[in-house]
Amino acid sequence: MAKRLETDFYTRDVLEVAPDLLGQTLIRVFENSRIGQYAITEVEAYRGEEDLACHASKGRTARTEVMYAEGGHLYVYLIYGMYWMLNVVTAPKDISQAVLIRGLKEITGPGRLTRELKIDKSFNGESLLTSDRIWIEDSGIKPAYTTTSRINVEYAGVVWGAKEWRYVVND
DNA sequence: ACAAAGATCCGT
DNA sequence: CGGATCTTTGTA
Repeated sequence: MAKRLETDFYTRDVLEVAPDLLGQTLIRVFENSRIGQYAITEVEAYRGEEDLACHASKGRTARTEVMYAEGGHLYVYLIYGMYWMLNVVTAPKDISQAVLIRGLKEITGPGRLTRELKIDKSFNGESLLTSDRIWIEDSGIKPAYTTTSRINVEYAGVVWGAKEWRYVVND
């Protein structure tokens, strides 16, 4: 039986957590039924204040504060006025890192999956360790994957834009 | 108080 | 390739 991933999994460096999230099972419960139970297939790592592609590169603000929380919390924000982005906060408290969940089995696209799973601003700051409506279970599966540079982060410049911190499960 | 940009998606 | 759409952030 699958077990919910716990604190020790999330409090590691984002570059370790991101690839380890591939193949794990994201569970979403809405009105007492599981409207989502999907394997994670695509993620991106955002690594702290030094990473110019990470929102936390601006330091602590009202928006980025949750990324400084202990690993295992959620960072959810609206982009382009329309799409909610689902991120898993990683690392110990006061280190601002997060993993953007970009794709699930059967639901590709970070904006599409939050629409399908009815995830919005109310999930910002929620804990994957204690929530009764969203969490991640250890599937025991370690799929083969490929790394590429992150999507749509040209604004971060050549150095940070070139980091191969996007992880995609192979076909 | 205002302007600008943005970790996207969809249709042309 | 451009429009939709609105929050966050910086600047005045």
